[in-house]
Amino acid sequence: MKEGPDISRIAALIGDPARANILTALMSGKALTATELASEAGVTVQTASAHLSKLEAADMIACRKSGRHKYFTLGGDDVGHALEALMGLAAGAGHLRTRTGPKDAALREARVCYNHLAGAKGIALYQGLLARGVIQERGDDVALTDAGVTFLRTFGVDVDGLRKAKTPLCRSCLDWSARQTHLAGSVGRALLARMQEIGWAERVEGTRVVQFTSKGEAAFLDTFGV
Amino acid sequence: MKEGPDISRIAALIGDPARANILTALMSGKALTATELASEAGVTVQTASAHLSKLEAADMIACRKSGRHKYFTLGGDDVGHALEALMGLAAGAGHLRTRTGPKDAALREARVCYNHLAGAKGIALYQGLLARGVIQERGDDVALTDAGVTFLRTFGVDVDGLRKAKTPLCRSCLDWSARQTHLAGSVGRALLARMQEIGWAERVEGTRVVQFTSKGEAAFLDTFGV
DNA sequence: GGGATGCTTCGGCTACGGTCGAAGTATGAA
DNA sequence: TTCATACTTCGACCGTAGCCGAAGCATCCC
Repeated sequence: MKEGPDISRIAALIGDPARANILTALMSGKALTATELASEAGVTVQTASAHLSKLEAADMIACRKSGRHKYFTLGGDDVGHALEALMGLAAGAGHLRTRTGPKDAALREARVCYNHLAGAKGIALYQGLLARGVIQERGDDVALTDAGVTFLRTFGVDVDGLRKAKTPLCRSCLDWSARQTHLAGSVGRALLARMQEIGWAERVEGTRVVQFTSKGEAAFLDTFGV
Repeated sequence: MKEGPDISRIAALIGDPARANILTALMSGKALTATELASEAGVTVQTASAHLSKLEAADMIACRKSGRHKYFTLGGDDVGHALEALMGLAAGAGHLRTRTGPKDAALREARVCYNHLAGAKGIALYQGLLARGVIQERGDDVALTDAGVTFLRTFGVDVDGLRKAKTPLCRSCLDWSARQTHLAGSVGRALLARMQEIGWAERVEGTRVVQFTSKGEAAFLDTFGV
């Protein structure tokens, strides 16, 4: 009967509205304190505290103490990946939030998904990398090619440094807004970081939106456009 | 604040142990009935029924009526994708159910399903009838064409006799070994009966296996092959 | 037709888990 | 030291949702 991992425990954790709000807030990739998360979730701090300890016990979030503050982040890439997959389902089922603010369009265009680029730009990036032979799809997985390594080096990504970490270099991630694939993994993260570093784009404070500069937009098209 | 789709509803659905078991069982790709799923989930049929209607309302599963049975499958690839992501979170390597239909090769090849032909032969028959314009798919249903009536008459089926009965002439039936459609209804029954009558095939006593003769095999291919 | 099987609906019971107020602990600032 | 802030623990309340027995349809078999 009980074969395979018990998904109900994990899903039940995400299933509570307050916890779902907490996790969604953490999808921005930013580290947030318990009080900030409580306000995001719309509950009191005591309630949030209970939720946070449950999430932490399940390794869905990680925490770091700094003075009297406690900063929370998502537990890992796989957590972000699962959350995006669920968002894809929820969006398909029409369970969109009733309030679709002006941020919504910007979110669809470009946003961070945990730590890498998502939205229309994320998909364009993925397809550009594919077309240029930087990455290659292998079944459900995606891998960096030899040519891709040199490409990344000239773009300014420390590939050898990434290799030392145990996290996978490339990983595909399903986009909830467009239902297409974009690039996750340490390479995905490094690419976004590099784009911010060279001034192509910057994060909009307090949201998941990534705003490209006009120069960055052009350069992006030039470097990754199909 | 509240960005993106509401994942908590979907996650809460998966979060119930009974429903999680149901979904895990359906991950095999096999279509299962409500009672089978109830036993998989470890609850009574009434409880399972309630769960199934909730899952269906959320488009997480799809259902198909076939006689007095109701076959359920996963709602789509994205559902499977999300479940896999959750399994990855829950325990790293998830051992999926891999029950693949009847073990007996003969059963998979050709067997009776209530009263009509199922298995590989049943599927081939259905597709042959479709290709020859004998039957026509109409949404989820299937109907006998005018050309089909004459075809059946020359094959030796008493179509007018069948029409007198109140049971529907054609009905599609989901194959449990191959997860494809074959033909049920009174025409499906009559076709199998006729094949036995003219010596193409015979039932193996005490089992559901249908054994084709070598002549019957050739004639079947000739008459219904694509 | 009668009987059996598969599924659904209804009603009521129960328990689990989310919620908050209040009090308790830790860290930093004055 | 004393106060202020950030977070946790405790206890109690309460609503929701899962559960099953019984009865009601629908379908098929003989």
